[in-house]
Amino acid sequence: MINHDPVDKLLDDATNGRSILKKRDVLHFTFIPDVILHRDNELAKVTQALLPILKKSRPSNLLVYGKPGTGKTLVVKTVLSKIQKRVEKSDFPIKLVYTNAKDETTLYGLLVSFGRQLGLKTQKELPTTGLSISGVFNRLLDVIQKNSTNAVFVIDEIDYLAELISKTGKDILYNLTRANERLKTGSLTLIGISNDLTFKERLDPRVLSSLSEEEIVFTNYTVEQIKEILLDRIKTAFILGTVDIAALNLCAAMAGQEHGDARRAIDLLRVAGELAEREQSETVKEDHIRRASQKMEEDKETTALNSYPLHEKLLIVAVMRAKGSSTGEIFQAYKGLCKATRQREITQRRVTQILGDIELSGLITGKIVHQGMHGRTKKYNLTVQPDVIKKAFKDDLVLTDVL
DNA sequence: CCTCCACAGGAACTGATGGCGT
DNA sequence: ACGCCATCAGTTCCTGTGGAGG
Repeated sequence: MINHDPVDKLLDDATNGRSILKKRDVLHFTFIPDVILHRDNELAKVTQALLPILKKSRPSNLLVYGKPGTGKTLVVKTVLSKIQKRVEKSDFPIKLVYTNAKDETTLYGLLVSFGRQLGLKTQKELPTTGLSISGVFNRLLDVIQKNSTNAVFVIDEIDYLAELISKTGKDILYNLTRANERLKTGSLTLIGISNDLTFKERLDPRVLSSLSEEEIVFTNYTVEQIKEILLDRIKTAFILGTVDIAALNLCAAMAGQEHGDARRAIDLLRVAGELAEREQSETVKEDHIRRASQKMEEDKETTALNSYPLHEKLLIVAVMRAKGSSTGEIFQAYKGLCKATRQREITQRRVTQILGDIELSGLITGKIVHQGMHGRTKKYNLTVQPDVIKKAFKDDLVLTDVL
């Protein structure tokens, strides 16, 4: 007897293993494969630079460049963990410490994150607040010295660090790069990873000179290479023959368009795979890739919108209301919204600042216009559909009546 | 050619928060 | 109990500016 109940049908399909995906964790870029394709050159260089660790001496600090999705982090992590295994039993243990500067909002947070990974677990040993930055720094050095570890600090997206430093503690990063001079036992190696090849200009030259003792640039993947990488993952992630060649080509092409972003390609494939699976499609088709791309874009927008604080949201609504208008007009619209929602309004100065921040995220675009004796303004426009905004904000209780 | 608009955007500061060390 | 330290959102005060209109 055939079961027509939709719920039962879904449950049946789910349990009957009618799945085209067999190992989905392979479809995350951060999944570390046995072999990293097309990165032999870089693997060799990174290994070369870190070789002194095996010889019990301190390697040079290292700076790694490359666009997003070129496998920088993957390569560095792979090499380091291999080295770590080698020296595991020797009396020169390596402590691998990884942080992403983008995830930390302050320099303080970054240092604390280092400390946590070095084994300063409890609040007592390393409080999350209250200490001066140099205080935290000294504690870090103390642990390294006490355990005489060879610490390797990996700072991903180090370009964001330049921002964090500018506010406080300019000297700390400098001290970090020269920490070895203060350490009697143990050592400290810094590895910086950056997407931005021009970020150097924003960093203290003293820091730079010691950080970039060695530099390695990752080249972009070609579309052809991306295709091979995808193929390699498809082999383990999907059931044989469930991904159309056309879909594969499109996926590689879309990711290659930018600068050969393998991460995007793999994400795209994963989302498309999940989409196809949910629709009970036999194969992943070109159309799935296209829709996956669109879906990812929308999801990104929605999460970005929801993560904004109230006044930012109000301003986005104001921009939506007063399409293509100047800061002054947006400010007026915003004041109206504040009245309607009974919120205290903030100054125009702050509004310019927030608008600038939102612009940076890409949700709105601004363009400076000179209107002669009518002064200078910035005119803002939405880059997303108003529907997307309405949908994203509909759960916000304060905003319900102004939408 | 000069004026003067309507802001942009930098700098320095404030007040609150949260937790340190003594 | 007290001063100190870092951080964040926001404020106050400020100088700078391209070109339409006189």
